[in-house]
Amino acid sequence: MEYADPKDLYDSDFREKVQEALSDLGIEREPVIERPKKGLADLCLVCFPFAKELSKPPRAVAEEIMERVGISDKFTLEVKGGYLNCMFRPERYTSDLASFLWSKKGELGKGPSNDKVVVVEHTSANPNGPFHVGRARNPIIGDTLVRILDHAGYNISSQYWINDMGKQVMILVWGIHNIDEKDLPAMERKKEDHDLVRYYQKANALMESDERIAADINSLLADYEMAVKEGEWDRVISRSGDGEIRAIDVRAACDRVLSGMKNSLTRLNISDQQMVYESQVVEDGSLWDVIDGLKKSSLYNEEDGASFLDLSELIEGGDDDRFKRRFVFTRSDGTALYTTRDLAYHKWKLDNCDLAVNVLGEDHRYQSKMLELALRELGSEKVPEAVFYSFVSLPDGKMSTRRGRVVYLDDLLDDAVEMARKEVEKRRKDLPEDRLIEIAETVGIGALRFNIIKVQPEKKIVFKWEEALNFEGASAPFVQYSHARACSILQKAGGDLEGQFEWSKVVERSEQNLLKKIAEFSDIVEKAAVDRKVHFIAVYVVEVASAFNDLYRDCPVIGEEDPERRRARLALVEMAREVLATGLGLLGVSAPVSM
RNA sequence: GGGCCCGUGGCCUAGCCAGGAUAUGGCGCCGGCCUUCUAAGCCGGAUGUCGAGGGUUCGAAUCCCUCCGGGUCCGCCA
Repeated sequence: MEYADPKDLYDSDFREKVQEALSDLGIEREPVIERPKKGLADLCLVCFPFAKELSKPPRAVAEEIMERVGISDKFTLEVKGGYLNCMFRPERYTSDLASFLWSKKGELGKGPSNDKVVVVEHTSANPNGPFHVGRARNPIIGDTLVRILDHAGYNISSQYWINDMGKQVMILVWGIHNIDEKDLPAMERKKEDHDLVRYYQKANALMESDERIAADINSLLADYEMAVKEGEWDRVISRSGDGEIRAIDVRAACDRVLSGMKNSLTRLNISDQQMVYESQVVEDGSLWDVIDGLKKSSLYNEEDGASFLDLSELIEGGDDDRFKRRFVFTRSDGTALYTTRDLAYHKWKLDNCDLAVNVLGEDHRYQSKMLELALRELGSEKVPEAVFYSFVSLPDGKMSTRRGRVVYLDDLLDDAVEMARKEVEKRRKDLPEDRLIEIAETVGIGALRFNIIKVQPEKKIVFKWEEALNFEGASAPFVQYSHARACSILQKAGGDLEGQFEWSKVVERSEQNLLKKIAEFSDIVEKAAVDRKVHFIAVYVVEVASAFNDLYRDCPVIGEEDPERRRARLALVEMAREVLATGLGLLGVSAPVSM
């Protein structure tokens, strides 16, 4: 049996009565009814718009409407300025709301499941070195979005599109096979990505100073593409350096770096993704289908043997022809480009889902637009939707793997955990070592994820250690701490939470505020999912934690003498605990039972 | 040259798409609260031309226009 949400019931009750009153007054206009933010009321009717047509001051209008709406058993009314405020009768609303929410226990915030298949592509970082903090924003946003969409009821999966056909990877492969380990700086960390990035950086430097190396790498790239196209993974594509390089070695180099990168992602609590290699669209031939398809477009054109779509009519911009708006999909020599393979990948992806969401850096905005237009030219009805984020920079500028000017994610993770450990040690002398480590990991990693996710992605972030490792205020540990407190109460109070509750005993301001806050959960999840705004959840869980802390301050549970009130309060704590744990879970942050 | 994104107390930030009441919260600062369920908490205080200017509106942080500052992109690179 599904109960209707009291929020909606009370809301529509007020709304209907207002509508009636308005039509009595001869007003047709749609009334503006909103939820005031600051607890001034549960709902309010904005009366300014009616003032003119009734030629009365807004306040008088509000009073007249109040008169006509009359007395209700659900709410009381009050006029303030030009507003008609509606306060739900707490003795009744609280009970209705509490029993409704309690019936949802175990799946608070969950949306009704639908069969919409959504694929979120995120991370997709080039496999050429360890994640730096800038790159880490992508998986954190992506994974959080996956968790939110899942909770909102979508059929969700995520993909990592591996660029194994680009120059970056060839530089890496060339480096591995041509550079002697003893010519490299010492490994900063015993981990595959940290090991191999040294070859990449060195190869890059060599390539910049030696044209022959650059040429080598280019021919490696061309030969690799040919081998993949023909499915000959054993084919030798280079004989320079230490013997020969086979096509399969390129894949192997990617996988080695990726194993290190994945390790970091796992530690960051990023859920596993389906790994899709760029070479797939070359090997299975779908790339050439896409090229043939594009050649049928009315925008198709050629220049010096290269094929492109002329998008100048479709993309906004000035008419300076130094800047051409072209989607080039084959070079003069007939080979394909990264963007073409990306297009083939998206064609495949979109054929297998209802909605594709890509998490991309803001530098991909233009490319994403072109991709969308090209997909439309291919006759695709669906186009991917993108969530863009701005970069994380250092106080003195951009991060760059190539130049080695970075804060590595692994270092940041270590520092976060180390610092969390110190904090735990300060407060808890009683804990055994393994529990200490567990909490430090949970708190440190949580703080990090939370700090990235709490601000809207469009804002650029200037990375500062002291802010990234913030353990108080609006942070993961703040929320985790409230959760631990709730767990502690539940554990110490014991007792059963079966059967009926005397919800009418829930009368304190803090209790009611917390309950109302809990009731917002499902709306927040839905809004975050539909608008793809992951930071809503972070903002919300802090509000819940804050409301819980007020309860903690005002309403002792264990010391409560009235057994029915104590039980109801305990149930309220249990609901808060669930929302905090679930909310943190949506952010990929674990909720410790003690800390 | 142009497109897109951002600009909110000393610092960071919510609200902006769907305009409404005294602009959200945090960091830092000042002053308080641990014989009562974990003080990673709580309470109080100081700090604001919501980048600037115009416009629309009864009402603008929010919508429109212009400008300024920062980011980012405009490749037969990936």
